[in-house]
Amino acid sequence: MFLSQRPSLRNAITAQLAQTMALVELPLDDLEAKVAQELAANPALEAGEEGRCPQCGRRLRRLPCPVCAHPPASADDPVVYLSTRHLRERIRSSREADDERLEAADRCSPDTLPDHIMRQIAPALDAADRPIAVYLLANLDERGFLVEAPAMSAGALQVSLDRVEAVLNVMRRADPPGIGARDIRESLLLQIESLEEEGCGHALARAILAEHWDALLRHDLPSIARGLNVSREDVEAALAFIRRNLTPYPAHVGWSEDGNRASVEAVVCCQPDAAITRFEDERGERLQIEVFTPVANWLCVAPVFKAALADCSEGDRSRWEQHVERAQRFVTGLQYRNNTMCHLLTVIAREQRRFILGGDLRPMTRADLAAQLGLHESTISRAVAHKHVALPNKQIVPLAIFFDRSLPIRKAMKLIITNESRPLADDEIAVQLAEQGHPVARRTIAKYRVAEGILPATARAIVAG
DNA sequence: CTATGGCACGGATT
DNA sequence: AATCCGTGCCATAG
Repeated sequence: MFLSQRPSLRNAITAQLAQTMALVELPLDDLEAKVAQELAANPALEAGEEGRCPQCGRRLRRLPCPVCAHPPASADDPVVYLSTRHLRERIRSSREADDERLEAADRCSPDTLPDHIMRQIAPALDAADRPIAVYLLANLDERGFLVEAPAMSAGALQVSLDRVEAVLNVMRRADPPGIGARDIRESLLLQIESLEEEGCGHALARAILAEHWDALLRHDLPSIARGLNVSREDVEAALAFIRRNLTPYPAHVGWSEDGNRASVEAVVCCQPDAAITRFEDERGERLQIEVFTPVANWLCVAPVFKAALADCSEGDRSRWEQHVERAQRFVTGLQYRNNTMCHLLTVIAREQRRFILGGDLRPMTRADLAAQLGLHESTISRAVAHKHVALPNKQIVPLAIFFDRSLPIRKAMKLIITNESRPLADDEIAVQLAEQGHPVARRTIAKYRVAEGILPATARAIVAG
């Protein structure tokens, strides 16, 4: 009908749609790269000078400051605004400050980590090799990883690479395991090897770390299962083993279980795409949402370029028009993306207020949200995918957890199992969960149990006895 | 016989 | 249209 009779218009619309959807799907890191790339490639696109909101000092260009210009509609609504990454960096630095505090707390113990290790390995080393160990230990970063390549250290010390590596190997066998690795993968491998020596290794987990690290980072469990020719559940069990027994920060072994697990998740997570913070005002405790964006607020089609279009040579015209059109599409797409993210987070914050402030998660479905926002559910999917949000408690969680109805059930299940007086069979757990308002099939309990790395009831009986 | 794990189906998600 | 996840059914181990 109308559109099919206007192929050029239809093409333009589908192109805009494709562009928009592609941008909605992008997490901040990729989006920034994309914006930079687009700016470099398209002369019609312009990133203007930045200014500041006269009231709150937020960085802006031509748009009014969203905080000051659009106060939330009702008391329950969170304050939402777009921002560049300056707050994001603030969050990161405050997290690092916390890390440092924890590390400092660790240091209050009589031993520092280097001392602790040196004491263990000194007897095993030639006197001539001890300075090498001291040098290497001094070059560990806060996670316990080597900051420079062994070859560099060898150069700095004026000794052979072989000797450095020999010392390194001794060091890596010391406690805590995983110290002196080059990266997280290597560290986890060292840790699992040390567990193997104690006879409680996990062959599959080791194979996953050794051969399928990149798939693991992508959370691509099926390809891991295929590659190693095992069932998906085996892979999940192996991951549960890794989460339980290994830490990406070997230098921080003194941490609580919670801290460790958060760290493992944090490694897999990237930087947040948005942050939710809490604050007080006269209307009580409020939530404030900050959606991070690249230069969107001051990205536009260059006015000069548009003006030049009027009197350019015929030869250049169509090429220039394409530039302008492409720039326009990009700007619109970016605005749409940011708008969608803001709306999405507004609703999430309203619905999940409890959880965000530390309470229970109330699982919602993407379809629900799509209806509330008047968007297509696939748009919600894209907006949620690959994105992470920083919560007031400084944890960075994937947006997807707000839609994961299994989370509260798993939590309840763990509670039941830790409080059980005798090992409960999956069936009995299912009954109890149902009583608590979580109707779940027995088979599902079994799956969650495996995923959490919890042994079957029969095995728990043996361990307990 | 009971508890658990494998496989496959159907609805939800991407 | 492809993929993921919860569930039911069945085989198996204890």
